[in-house]
Amino acid sequence: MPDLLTTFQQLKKLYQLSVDLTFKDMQVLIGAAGMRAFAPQEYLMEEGSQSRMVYLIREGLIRTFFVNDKGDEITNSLRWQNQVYTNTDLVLFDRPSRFYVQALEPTKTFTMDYDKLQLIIDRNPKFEKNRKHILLDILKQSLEQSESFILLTPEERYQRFVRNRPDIINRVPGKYIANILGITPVSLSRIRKRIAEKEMGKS
Amino acid sequence: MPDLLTTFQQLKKLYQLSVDLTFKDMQVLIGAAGMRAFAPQEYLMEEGSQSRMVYLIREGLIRTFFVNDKGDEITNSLRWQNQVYTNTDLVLFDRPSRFYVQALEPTKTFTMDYDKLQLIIDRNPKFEKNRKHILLDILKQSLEQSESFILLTPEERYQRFVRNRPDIINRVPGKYIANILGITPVSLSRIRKRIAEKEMGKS
DNA sequence: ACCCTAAATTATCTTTTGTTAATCTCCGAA
DNA sequence: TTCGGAGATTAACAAAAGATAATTTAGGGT
Repeated sequence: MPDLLTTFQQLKKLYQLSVDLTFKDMQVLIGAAGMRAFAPQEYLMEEGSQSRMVYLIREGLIRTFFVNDKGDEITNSLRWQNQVYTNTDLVLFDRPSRFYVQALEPTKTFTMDYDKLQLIIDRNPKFEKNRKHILLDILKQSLEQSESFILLTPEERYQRFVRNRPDIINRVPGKYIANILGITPVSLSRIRKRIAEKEMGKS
Repeated sequence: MPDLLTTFQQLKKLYQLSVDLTFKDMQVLIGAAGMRAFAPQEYLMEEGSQSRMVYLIREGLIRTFFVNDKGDEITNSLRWQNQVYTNTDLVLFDRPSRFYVQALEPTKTFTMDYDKLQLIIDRNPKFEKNRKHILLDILKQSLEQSESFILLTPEERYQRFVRNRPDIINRVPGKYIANILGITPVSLSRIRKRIAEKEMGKS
C-alpha cells in the first residue's frame, strides 16, 4: 500500500489545493478509486480509444504519442509521479483518442471513471473550488509549450527542458525528448555536442 | 448599435452554447457590459497590466505580442470577431500580463470586468453549463498549436494556417503570421515562393 | 497624383536542421 | 560471458532557415 498521506500532501502542493481540504476528504476519493499497475511498454490507452478513465500516476512514467503518415511514432508528452492523465480528446473534445499512451517504467496508478469523479466532486462542495486546477494546469503547460516554439530556438528549448526537468532527462530515451522539442534525434545529438563544446570553452 | 441578435446567434454557434440559453438571457449580460472602440494601432492592454477586463470583439481584429530580449516584437496570437480576449496571465495565473494587446483594425468590443462576469454567471444557472466553453476553446487552440509545431514543418504550418483562416490571411501583415508560425518574415516569403512554384508545376 | 514609409521580396552568406546510413555503446537475455 | 538489439553518436550531403542588407511593392495621407 502506498503512503497515502505523503501522496496527498504532494498533490495538495502541486495543484495548490485549498487548505481546508483534508486527508479525510481525499480518502473519499481514494476509496472510490481503483488501482492499476502497468509494466514497461504496456499500453494504458490506444489510438481510437473511447475510454473516459482518469489516471493519477502514483509512481512511474508514461508517454503519449501518435503515429504520423509515414508510420513513425511521435511522442508529444510525458507524465510522471503525481500527474494526471486522461483522454482529453474524448473528455474535452468528444472525439476518440488520437494518441497511444504507454508506460515507460513500472507504473502504478489510481484510476477512476471521469463521470464518476465528476459526481463525487459535485456532491462534495469542498472539492468544487479545486475543480479548475487540473484543467488550468494542462492549459498552462500547453501555453508554455506553444510559447517556447515561438520564442526559442531548438537549442534553447532543450536547455530549458534540462533546466526544468533535470530528474526526467535521464529516465527517458533522448529520441522521445527530441520529438517533444520538435526536432529529430540526430539533431538533438548535435545540440548536445554543441552545448558540451561551449561548456568546455568556458571552464 | 450592432445587430445584437445576430451576434448572439453567432456566439451560440461558435461556442456551442446550450439551446435553452435565450436572447433574453444574453441581454442580461449585455446590459451589464460596457462598450469600447479602438483605433488601429491603439492598445487594449500593455505589458505589466493588471487589468481584469474581458473583451468580446464585436468587430475588428487584434494581436497580442511580447517584446523579447533584443527588443523585437513577437506576435503570438490574433483574435477577431466574436472571439474573447482576456488577460489570462492575471486571470488564470495571477501574474501581470507579459503581453501587449493592440488593435490592427478599427475594433469594437463589449467589455466587462472578469469578477463581475463571474458574479452574473454565478447568479444565473443557465450560464453555468456554458462557463467552461470559452476556457476549453482557448485550451483547444493552444493544444492544436503545440501539436502543429511537433508534427509539421514550417511550410506545412503555413499551409494549414491558410486553409484554416483564409479570411484572416489578407487582413494581417505577413510578419505577424511569420511570428505565429515560429519563423522569420524572410523565411515566410521564401515559403510562399516555394509553394507558388509548386502550384505552377501542377497546372 | 505624388510622396513617404512600412512591408515584402530578393540576394548573399552562414548556420542549423533533415535525411540516410554507418558506427559505436551499452544493457539485458540467453 | 557472449550476443543481439535498441539507442546514441557521427559522417556526409541536401534542404531549409537565420541574419543582414539592398531592392521592390503597395498603401495611406496630404
